Order: sequence, then structure tokens, then C-alpha cells
Amino acid sequence: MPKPKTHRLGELQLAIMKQFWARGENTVATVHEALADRELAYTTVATMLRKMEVRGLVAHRVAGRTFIYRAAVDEHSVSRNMSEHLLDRMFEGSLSDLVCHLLNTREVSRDELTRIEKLIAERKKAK
Amino acid sequence: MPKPKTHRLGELQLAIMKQFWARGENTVATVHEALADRELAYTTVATMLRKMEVRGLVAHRVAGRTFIYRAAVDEHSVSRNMSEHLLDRMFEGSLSDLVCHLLNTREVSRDELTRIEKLIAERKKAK
DNA sequence: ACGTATAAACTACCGTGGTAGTATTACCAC
DNA sequence: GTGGTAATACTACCACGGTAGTTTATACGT
Repeated sequence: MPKPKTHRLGELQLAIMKQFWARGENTVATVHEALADRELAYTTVATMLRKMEVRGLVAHRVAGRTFIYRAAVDEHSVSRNMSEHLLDRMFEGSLSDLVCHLLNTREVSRDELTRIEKLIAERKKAK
Repeated sequence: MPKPKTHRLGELQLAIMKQFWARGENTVATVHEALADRELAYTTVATMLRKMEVRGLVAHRVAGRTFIYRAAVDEHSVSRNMSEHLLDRMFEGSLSDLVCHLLNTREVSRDELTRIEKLIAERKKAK
């Protein structure tokens, strides 16, 4: 059954999924249109969607002769799996190690810092 | 030439790199030994190391007839690239979105929360 | 000097993301 | 109906991570 390892989406697949998450249903044409900056062949998008359907990432219904695709996995489960994958693979599951790392290697605005502080505080209270 | 996209290391490649980062130089044999739980063929490890050298991830010197490999990229640049990749791909660069996500989908110990709080506070002070 | 163990090199395979050309089908206008 | 168009289906590549078998070169023990 579809146990669609939702980490490990390719670059294009992720871009396609984002289109679905942002705009709901899509035909091949509208996906192709949304990815116009990549200058892919129409058939490339169609093939990708077919492959992604096999993998359980999207599904489709038929309207006349056009396929109308929709996401079959939601954004949260994908992002969760992806982050968890990174966390476990690179940081042995230590969230603080990851955060530490990001703080040291990235420009983080004061605003952002405050926002994270709030998140932590809330989380602590909830316990 | 040495632009070795250091995000996107495979599972095995990462495991191998960790061995180098933890224990310094390695022969094919010691890497193979360290990965004994995977029950890989010796040749698999040797092939992987050769491929990784082509990609600029490791380098080797010769001692007698044995190759002694060493890491050619350090752990920090790899983890930085990997986290940045995820961050940009999935969270449009928003660190707080990522943290928020992780806090909501993972069990995080109170201890860990405190540690992160400290990190943020320090970071804020440093500005 | 010979045989054996060991190391690396070479080669080949599978799965999959990504790419696209070609074929087929269906609809629409005339 | 005949031709054009727009859609999907089929097929075939390439690159690469991962896997391992086969071959070749070398050192070592006897």
C-alpha cells in the first residue's frame, strides 16, 4: 500500500507539490504554467505527475479528457518527514544541535529570534 | 571543480563521512568494519569511496599498497548545507517556521527546550 | 618461487528523479 | 468526415546512489 516515504522528494516534485498545496487542484497545463520559469517540456510535467501518482503523492480525477490532479499527501506530513529525516541523519535527533547550528551559520533577524523564543516559552508552559 | 554540492549525501555516504569525522583517517577495511551492521560487501565500500573521491568528498594517500582515505569536506559545511537546503526548500528560509514545525511534531524534552532558550538569548545578546 | 590473501580497479546492475520525443486518443471547427 | 489541436500514454534517455561480482596487482609466508 502507499507508504510514500515523504522525505526524499526531488526538487521538481517538491515544487509541484507546493503548487498543489498553494492552489489546490491542477491540470498538467496549470502545473506546467506555474513552473514556467523552469522551461520544462509539457510532457515532462505530465510524466512527473504520473510517476508521482504511482508513488502516492498525488491523485487525479477525470473531467472530459483532462486529468485533474490533487495532492494526496499534505504539506505538514511532508515537511515533518523531511525535517525529521535531517534531524535524525545529521544531528542524531538533537533539536538543539540543529538550532545551534542554524543560528551560527545563518543570518537570523532579531525578529525571528524573538518569535522562536515565544514558541519555546509556549511549549514549555504547555507541559 | 571542487564544488561538491554537500547537501544531498546519500545515507551510506553520510555514514561513511561520519566515520571519517569521528575517527580521522580510514582504510577501506576500517570503514567497512565500522559499518559492519549494514553487512555490506567490502567492494561496495571500496567503490563508494572511489566515487566519493571523484565527487570531492574524500581524498586518499597511499601507504604501501593500501589507500588511506580522509575527509575532504568538514562536518560543519556539510551539515550547514544540508540544513540550509531543507530550510530554503521547505520553509522558504524561515528558521522560526522550521523550529515551530519541529516543536509541534516532535517530542522535545524540557531540558532541550531550555538549552534552545539559552542559545537564543545568547544570540540576541551578541547582536 | 609459488600459492594465497588482500587491495584496488573495472564492470555491471537496480531504482529513481528528471528530462523529453513520439504515439495515441478525443474533441472541435469547418 | 477530415484536419487541427490538446490532452494523456508510452518509451527511452541520463545521472547518480547503492550494491556487488570479477579481474588484476601486490605483498607475504613457506
